[in-house]
Amino acid sequence: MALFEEQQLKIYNSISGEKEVFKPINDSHVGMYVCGPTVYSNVHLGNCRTFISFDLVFRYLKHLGYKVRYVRNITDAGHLENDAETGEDRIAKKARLEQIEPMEVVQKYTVDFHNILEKFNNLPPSIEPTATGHIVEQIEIIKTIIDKGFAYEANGSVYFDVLKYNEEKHYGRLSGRAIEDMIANTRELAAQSDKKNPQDFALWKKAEPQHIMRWPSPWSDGFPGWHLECTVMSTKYLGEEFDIHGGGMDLKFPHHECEIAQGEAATGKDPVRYWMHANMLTLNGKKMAKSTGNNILPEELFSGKNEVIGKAFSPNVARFFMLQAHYRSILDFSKEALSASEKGFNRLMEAYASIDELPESSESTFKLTEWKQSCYDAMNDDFNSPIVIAKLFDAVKSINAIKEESLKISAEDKKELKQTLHDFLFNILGLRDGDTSLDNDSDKLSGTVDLLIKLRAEARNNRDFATSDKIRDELQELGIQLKDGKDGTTFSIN
RNA sequence: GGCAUCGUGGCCGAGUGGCUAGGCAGUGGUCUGCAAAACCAUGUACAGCGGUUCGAAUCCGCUCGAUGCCUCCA
Repeated sequence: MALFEEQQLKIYNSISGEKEVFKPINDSHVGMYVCGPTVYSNVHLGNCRTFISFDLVFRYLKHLGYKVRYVRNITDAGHLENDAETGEDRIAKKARLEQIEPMEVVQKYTVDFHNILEKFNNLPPSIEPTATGHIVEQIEIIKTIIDKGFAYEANGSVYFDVLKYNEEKHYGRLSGRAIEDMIANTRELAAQSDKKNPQDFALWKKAEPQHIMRWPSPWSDGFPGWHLECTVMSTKYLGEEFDIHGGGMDLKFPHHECEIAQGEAATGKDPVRYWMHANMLTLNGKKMAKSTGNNILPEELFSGKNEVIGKAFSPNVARFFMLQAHYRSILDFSKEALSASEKGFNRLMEAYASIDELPESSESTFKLTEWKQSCYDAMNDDFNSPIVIAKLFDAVKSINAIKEESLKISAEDKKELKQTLHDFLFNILGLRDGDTSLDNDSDKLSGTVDLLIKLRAEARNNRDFATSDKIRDELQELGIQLKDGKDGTTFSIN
């Protein structure tokens, strides 16, 4: 019996605004599509949060025993910087600035993206398709949409006819908008446009002469519209109807709205069962965004070389920090908040590491089953990682109580406690055990410190406190803290 | 301007119509040669003003404030 048969997962569906019981279309298989990045510059931390959020979803679904096909695209076709007809595409712009080929830009930042996500311990998706690898499919779907009467050609470009679509369906139902409002709020002077209506969006754009990334099509040498790639790639790998579609909150409108419209226009089917939107990471109370410069790069956080945070935090701690907030809440990044998480995280890991040494009793007074289910309940409630973490801290308290022998645990339960903590910490939350930042010299360093600890112990035995305190205090100044416990002295490096 | 979300104790951050979230910090204690670390204990908070209710921080209305989307964006 698979775990998902006994654990009832609920997912907040953006389109209904409610938590709904999750039931996949195909029984034990789940199809999940998440909008990936446009690879024209380094991923920033805000981008990472979204992918960490969906990594949590992916991991939990897998843990429950579902066979998950997780598709996340790479947008490597240049899209225009703005809605103007003559704008430069951002990949081409970057290529010009760095004096390299557009595809070199794409390659460079795709590699960066993978490296960073790997540091955050994100699992790779099952399929990671690229927009430029699906130009043919995009052209085909445009033909279909034109044939069905929901798109028109104008001057070599093809646009989706939003008003026509809205006659039958509700354009704006995901983001809670009414077409009338959109029309009423249209900004003046939409420039010289080939669109019939300002709400229409491009399926195919004719390339300006200087536009480098271009492909032949029945309408012009050009490039596909931004929204189209996701419709094409999700449909191709997950089917015309699939279970989960995720992405950042900022993609809800217009991107996801357009995906629904395109999908329905092309296939007549509503493509997505559960829409999930991960909320923004803010910095100084403002959304992190490449375009505004209000952002911090992961490497700058890991190294501490940045002005906003100013202290180095490992990817592990950053991930833990993010998981301490719910994925649908805005989270603000600050040194104080990160430091608090770091301490808590270390405490959690130390408790986990001490489980093997716990005294065993013939029976348990620790209510393992109850506690374990409370962890699942939290995850089942729309992936509530902050509650899960609170439950894990409850376990820390119990572990300490067992250590003090005010609580008892059987050998069998002890094994299961460890397994459960392992599952939640590492498999589901995707944290890493141990300090991953240890470098090659760590053995030499720890050997050296152990020697000093030994010398200090000897001095203390001789009641030579001047020497022992000198060792302790000077190590402290170097950032090495000695911790005296019952069973001797250990140390940590700050 | 339109649409939407949010406003929780010193800080971060969950949650619910009446039952201790959790973390960090603080305070008290245990331990220690003294400390630190560790461990234990401890905090009646929910923007403001009205209303619904036996009872609301949780539901409704208004006000104020913040943020997001309305153009590319995770």
